[in-house]
Amino acid sequence: MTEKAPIQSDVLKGETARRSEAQTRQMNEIKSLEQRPVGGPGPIRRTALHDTLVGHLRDMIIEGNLPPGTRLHEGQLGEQLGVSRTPLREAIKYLASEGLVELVPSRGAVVKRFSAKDVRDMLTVLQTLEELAGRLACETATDAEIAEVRALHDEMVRRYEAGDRMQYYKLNQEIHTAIARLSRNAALADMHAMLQTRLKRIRFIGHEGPEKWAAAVAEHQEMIAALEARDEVTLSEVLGRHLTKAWERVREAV
Amino acid sequence: MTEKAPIQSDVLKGETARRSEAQTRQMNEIKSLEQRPVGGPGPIRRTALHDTLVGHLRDMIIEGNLPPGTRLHEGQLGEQLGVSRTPLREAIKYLASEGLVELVPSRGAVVKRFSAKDVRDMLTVLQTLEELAGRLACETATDAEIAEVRALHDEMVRRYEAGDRMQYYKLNQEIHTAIARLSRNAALADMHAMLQTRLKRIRFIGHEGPEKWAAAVAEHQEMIAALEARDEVTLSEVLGRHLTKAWERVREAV
DNA sequence: CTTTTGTATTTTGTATGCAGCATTTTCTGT
DNA sequence: ACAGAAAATGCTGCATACAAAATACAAAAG
Repeated sequence: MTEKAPIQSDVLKGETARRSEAQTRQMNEIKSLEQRPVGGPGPIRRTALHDTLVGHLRDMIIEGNLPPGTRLHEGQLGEQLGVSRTPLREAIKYLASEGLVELVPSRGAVVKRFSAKDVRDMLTVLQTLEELAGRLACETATDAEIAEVRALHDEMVRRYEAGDRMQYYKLNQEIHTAIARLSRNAALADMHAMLQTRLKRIRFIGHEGPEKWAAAVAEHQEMIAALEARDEVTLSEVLGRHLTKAWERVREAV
Repeated sequence: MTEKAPIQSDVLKGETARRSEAQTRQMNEIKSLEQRPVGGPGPIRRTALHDTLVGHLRDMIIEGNLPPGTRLHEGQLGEQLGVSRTPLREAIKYLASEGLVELVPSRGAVVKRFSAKDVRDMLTVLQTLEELAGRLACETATDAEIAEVRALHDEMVRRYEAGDRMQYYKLNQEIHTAIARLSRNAALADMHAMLQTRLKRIRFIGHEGPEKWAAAVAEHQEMIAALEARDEVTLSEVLGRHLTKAWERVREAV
């Protein structure tokens, strides 16, 4: 996250001379940022610029660098990121389909603004999806996969005890994403990811008090227990309850 | 649908002379096709080219003009549609986010191929969403809105009796979309629309026998009755059953 | 005959230029 | 001083031009 700052900050100088060279250099900067240290299987396919741009813009929106209602200025943004308008526009169109920005004819794109009702509606759908995911996961997940989620959970608890809110949030999201994945239903995982992305911005803001935070952790404790017991009824119920509570936790923040 | 044919067919001539003039003319052709005869409220905002292109490509994929696995050739497609590569690429990126095409780095985009399991998974999620939508719709829909759905339903039955499969399908989809909309949950409607779009291609193919078709109509009869009675339990159950059956109807076609 | 390597062509990816529209600023008449 | 019109500015939308990558093809080596 923080690595992106320099890219955004070093600019707005009107210096345009020797454009192509300077831009190419900056582009490489961006690319290098995204080179994952994956030692995993498969070829080390270098991330395409399109994906990188989409990721950057997404992060900027989620983190609040681009608040809701902000007009995405193509020229300015392109200069900041060191790319020309063309790939930038393509990334924006992609995000528009994802629902993060809105396209206004002849007036470009603006960061979508979500009302409290929108958030509540999204959480309602997310709840339904997670209930389904929980049921399916209990049936289809392997023991190894469940163990991985357990590991995430334990790490999350450690972060909670350390008071590391940021990492806690990250792991929290990862756990929910993992459960969606465990359902072995790609469409479900897709829809879940999309909603989660739209909600990230909100959750990112929602700072809960200590007691609510503790409650959330307790719910996660129940979740992982139900998953390990492959108790689909309980898991589904807990996941549903967890999101009902989530709404109560963020409602005043929205 | 058929209006698009001429645009696609009149081409592949290497004629490039006086490009800008010719292309402008063709662009206007496309735009004029999409001018809806809406007498609805609000200004008659002319459809932007981006939306038009997205719609065209979507249709071409759904209707099978661009079968799964087809590589979207930018130069060729652009010439066919009478637009340059730039807006075309933007439309493709949009569709990629929608899940209709897949982006392969340095190799363009290909029409996504759905396995039988993919279809089944999508129907599973759609089922869950429609069950939710049914419950919400019973609570929040106005009588007038329900009457509109009833009108769609009656029209659909007429098309069924007339044996007009194409219009039947269209109205069928519209009814399901309408129910999703009646939930007054934008996120739900969004996710529903996205899944429905991905599935359109499949349903478009699935040619059921007369008896299965009759069964589907009977289920719709139940649906509309439950909606008018605002019987959310029954409506949810029928919608769920309807999609379980839908899978049985298309499973061998996939 | 197969495989490999070098070259040519095609296709994608990115940058730039130009035209139209929206908004804002300035000018003019009262 | 103020309302309205007209010009000017800035931005988006589309097309084109250019660069890099991939594919196809051909020739040469094994």
